[in-house]
Amino acid sequence: MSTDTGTETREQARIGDTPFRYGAELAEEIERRWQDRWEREGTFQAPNPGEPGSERAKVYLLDMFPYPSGSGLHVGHPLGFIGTDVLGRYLRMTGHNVLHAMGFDAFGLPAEQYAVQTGTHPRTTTEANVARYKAQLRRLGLAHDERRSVATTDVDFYRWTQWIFLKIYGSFYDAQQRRARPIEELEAEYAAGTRSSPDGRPWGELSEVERRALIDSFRLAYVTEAPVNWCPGLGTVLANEEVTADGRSERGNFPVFRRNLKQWMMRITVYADRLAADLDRLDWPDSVKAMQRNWIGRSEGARVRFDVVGAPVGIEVFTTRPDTLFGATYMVLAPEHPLVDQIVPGAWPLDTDPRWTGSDRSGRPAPDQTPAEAVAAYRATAARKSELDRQENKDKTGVFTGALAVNPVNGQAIPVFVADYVLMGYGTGAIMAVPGQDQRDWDFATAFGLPIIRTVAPPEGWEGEAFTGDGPAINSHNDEISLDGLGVIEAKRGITAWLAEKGAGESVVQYKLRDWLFSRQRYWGEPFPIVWDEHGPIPLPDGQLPVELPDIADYAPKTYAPDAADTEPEPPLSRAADWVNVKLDLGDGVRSYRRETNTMPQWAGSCWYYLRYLDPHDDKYFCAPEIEQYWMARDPSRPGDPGGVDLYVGGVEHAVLHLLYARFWHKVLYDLGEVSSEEPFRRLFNQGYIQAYAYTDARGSYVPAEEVVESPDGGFTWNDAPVSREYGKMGKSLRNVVTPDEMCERYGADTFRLYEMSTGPMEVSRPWSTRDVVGSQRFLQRVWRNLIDETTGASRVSDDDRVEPQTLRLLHRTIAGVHTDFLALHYNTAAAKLIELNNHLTKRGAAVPRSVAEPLVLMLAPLAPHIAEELWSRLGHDATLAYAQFPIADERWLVAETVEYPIQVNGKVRSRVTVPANADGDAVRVAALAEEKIAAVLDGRPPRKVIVVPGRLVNVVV
RNA sequence: GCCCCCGUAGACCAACCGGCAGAGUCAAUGGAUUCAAAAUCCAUACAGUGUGGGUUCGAAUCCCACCGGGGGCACCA
Repeated sequence: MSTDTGTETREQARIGDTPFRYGAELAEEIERRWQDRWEREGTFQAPNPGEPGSERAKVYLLDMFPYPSGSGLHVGHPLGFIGTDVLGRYLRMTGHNVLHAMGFDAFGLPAEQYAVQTGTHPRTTTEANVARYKAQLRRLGLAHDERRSVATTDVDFYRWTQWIFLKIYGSFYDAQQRRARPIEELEAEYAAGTRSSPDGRPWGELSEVERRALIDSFRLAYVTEAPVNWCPGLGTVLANEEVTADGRSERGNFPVFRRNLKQWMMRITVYADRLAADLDRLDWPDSVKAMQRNWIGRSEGARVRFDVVGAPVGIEVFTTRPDTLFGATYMVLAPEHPLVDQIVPGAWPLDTDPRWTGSDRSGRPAPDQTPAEAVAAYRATAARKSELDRQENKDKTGVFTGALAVNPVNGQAIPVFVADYVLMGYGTGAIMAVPGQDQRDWDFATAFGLPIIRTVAPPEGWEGEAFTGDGPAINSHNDEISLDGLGVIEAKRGITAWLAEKGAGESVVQYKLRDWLFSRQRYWGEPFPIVWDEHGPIPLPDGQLPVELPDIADYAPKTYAPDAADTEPEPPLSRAADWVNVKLDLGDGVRSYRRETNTMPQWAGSCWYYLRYLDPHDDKYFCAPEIEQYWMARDPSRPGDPGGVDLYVGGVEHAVLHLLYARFWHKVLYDLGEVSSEEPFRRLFNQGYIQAYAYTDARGSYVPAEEVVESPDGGFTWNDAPVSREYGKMGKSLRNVVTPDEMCERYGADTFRLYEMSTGPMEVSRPWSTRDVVGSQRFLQRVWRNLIDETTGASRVSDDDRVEPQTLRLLHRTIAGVHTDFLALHYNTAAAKLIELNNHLTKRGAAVPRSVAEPLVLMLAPLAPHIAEELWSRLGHDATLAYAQFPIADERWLVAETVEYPIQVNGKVRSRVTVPANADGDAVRVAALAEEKIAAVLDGRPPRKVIVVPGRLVNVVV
C-alpha cells in the first residue's frame, strides 16, 4: 500500500490512541495466529471410527472440489466453501464429529494446453496451482481436516481410480438380480452350462478367443465401435453430456460430428431404471432431480416387429404409441442402422415415386441410381453433417431403401426409408411412422408424398396437422381386434396385448440415456490399466498398479481443422513408444503387449474422491469398509435412506454430468459389496453464484470495474467517460475480478466471510459489491469494542451477572433463532439477529455482562471464527472454542410477559392494545373492543364478527 | 415450443401454518466528533410487495392469467 508520509504519520497517531481497535491490521494478525494454532493443534482433524471423539454423532459435509485453475480464486468461488464451513463449525459446537475436507479435481484441459504452449509439464503447473489454492483457502480460516486433502492427479489417488476401473471392467450386470456381479461368476455359469451362449454352442466348444469376446460383451466397461461425438478441433471424442444442445463442444465451442470410432464405454444404461427410481430417495433440489430424470428419459411403450418383404430379417421398432399402429404408413431406419444393407434390394419396386430415390450431387432426382447407390449416397451425406447442421436444418431428408415392410396389424406393405431424423442411439434406431399422430412424420410424409391416416379423432374444429392429444381411436380394426372408440390408454393396452399374443411385439420401457463414452485422446488424465494383445484388451492385475503417465515431449493430441469430420483421433500417449510397447508376464509367460493409449475423462476422479477423503492414506483399500460404514452408512431410522454424504454443496452446473456419473460408480461399488451406501450424496444443496457488474467503454472494450463511478443521474463513468454496465460472471477478461486475498488484506477474512454470508441465503445468486463489505467490518468492530478496551486490549466485560429481563429475553430469542437459521443455511438472518443483539448491547451503555458476552461470542464463532476465538481467549478461556457448547436457549426467557395486539377493523389496522401474555381469547376480545378508538368506530353497535388470533392480532368485522 | 425457479424501499435481502410489510447491510439525508478530512458514532426518511383477477374476516404468502428475469430440455419415436 502506498501512502504519502503525512498520512502515515497521522495513521500512526490514530493507532497510537487505540492500538486495539479492530481493523484490517489487527484482524490479519489475529487470523494468522489462530490459523497457525488450529494447524499446530490439529483442531479440525476428524477422528475415524475407533479413534477418540468418534463416539460423537458423525456428520460428513462436502463441497464440490474445485479445478485449480491458473488464475486462482475469485470471491465467487469460496461462497459454498464458507457456507459448509459455517455449518460444520456450528455442528462441531453442538456435539458432532464433523468431517470436512478439501481436494482438487486436478486433471484437465487448461494445464495440458498450457503445457502444449510452454513445454511445462502439466504436473508442475497443476502442483503450483494447487499450492496457490491451498494458501488462498487457508487464509479464509476454513476448518478443513488438512490430512484428508487429495488431488485426483496424485499417483496414490489415481492408482485407486484405476483399481475401481478394473472393478467395473471385471463386472457384468445381472438383469434378473438387477445388480452388478463379478464377471467370473458369469464365466462360471457358462462353464457350468447354467447359462447358454447366444448361438447355443456349449462353452467347451468355443475357442479361447471366442470365449473372451463373449465375456467382454457383458462387461460394464467395454470397447466398441459405435457412433461417438468426434471433435476434430479438440482432437478428441466427447461424451454426450459434454456436447451442447447446438451440437458443439462444451469446451472450446467446436463443431462435433457423429463418427463410428472404437472407444471405451461405460454401460451406465443398465442402471437407468435404478438411477431414475432412486432419485425419489434423495434429498435433492427438485430442479436437479428433474434434470436427471429428463436426461435419463424413461418412457413406456412397445417394441413391434415388422417383417420385410423378401428379406430374411425383420425390423424392430420402439414406439410410445402402439395404439396408432393402424396409421403406420411407412418406416424409417437411422442412417447408421446395421440392417440397412441386408434389406436393400437390387432394384426399385415398380412405380417407385421419383421423389424417393435420392438425388445426385446437384440435388436433382437421380432416377438411374440403384437402391444401394442411393442409400450409400444418402448415408455419406448424413455422416458429413455435423450435429449443428442437424439442429439448424430440420427439413426432412431421406431416401427409400427399396424395401417394403409388412404392418403386422393389417398385412399392408409399407415402404422403408433411411432418414436422419431417426437417431441410431435411441430405441432400436428404427421407427414406424404415423404421420397422423406425429408432427415429424407428418412433415416427412408431406415432403415425400406419403399417405396419412388418422387413427385418433382430433377434436371438433381441429385445424392442425398431426394430432398428438387424446381422443377416440378411429380406422383401427382388423378381423381380430378393434380399437375404434377407445381412448389412447385403453387402445395402447388392447393392441399391446394383441401384439404379444401374436408374437409381434411386447410392452417395453425405453431410456434416452446412452452409454457413457469413457476414453479421451488426451495426455493429462488417468491411463487405463489395460494392455492389448492381438485379440483385444486385457486388464492388468492389481499388483501392476499404478500405471503411471510417462513423460513425453509433446503433450498435444493431434488436432485438425474444426470441420474436418473425416479425420482420426490420435492420442498423445501413442507416441510414447517405450511406454506403449511392454513385455509382461500376465500368467502365460512373458509376452509383448501394447498399452492402451487413451486416458480417462476428467469425470473419473470426481466419481469417487468423496470416498478417499474418508481414508486418504490407505494403501490396502481405496477406502476401508468400516470407515466407509461409519461416515456413509444408511440411517435405519429414516425409511428408504440410501446413505451417503450428509450434505453436498455445489453449483447447479453439475446437475447431470458429475452427479450422474458418480451415482453410477457408487451403485456399481455397492453392488460389488465395496461400499455399504447405495447413493453417494444423500442431500444435495445448490448454492447461488456471486455475480458481478462489468463495464464497457464506447468502443466496447472492458474497463476496470473497480474504477467506475456512478454519476448522480444513475449512469456510470470511467475516467469521466460514460460506460455501459452489464451483469454476469466475474472474469479476468471482463476486468471485474475481485479476489479473496484483496478482501483479506483490506478487511480481514472474518469480515469477508461475514459479508458473503450476510448478503443472502445460500441458495440465492447475488451481485458482488465491494462497497458494502464495510458494513460487516463495522459490526465486528462494534462487537469487539463492546467487549474489549480499544486502548489497552483488556476485557471490558462485567462479571456482575444481574442482567435485566429485557436483555435476557433478547439474548435467548437470539439463541433460539440462530439455531434454526444455521441449520437452514440461512446465515444472513443469523447474522442479522447477532447484529440486533449487539446493537442492543451498544445502546444499553453499561459494561456487557459475561453471561451475555460469552454466548454472543460463541454464536458468532461459526461465521467469524478468528475474532471469536480471540475474544474467547481474552475473556479468559485457554482452549479453542471450536468444541465449546453452543448456547442453548432458556425457555423461560422466550415467553414475553405482555403482548401487544394490533386491532384491525375490516382488515385494516386501526389501533393496538397491550394485554398480559397469558390472557385468553375472550380477555383479548374484551380488551380490544374496549379500546377507545375501536369503541368509537363501533359506536355502541355490536360487531358482526371478532377474530382473535392468539399472539397475533384481533380483527373486528363490522 | 415444453419444463423448472424467481420478481418486496435506490441496491442486497427479512417477514414461520395466510395475521402489524421490516430483522440486518449498503447507499441517501441530518447531526456528533474533527482546524479540516478520513474513520467512527447517533438519528431520520424511504416501498404497500411485477400487472390484472379470484378465494378469505384478512393475501407478499394460496389459486388463475399475463408481463419481466434466470436456468434446463428440444427431430428421443
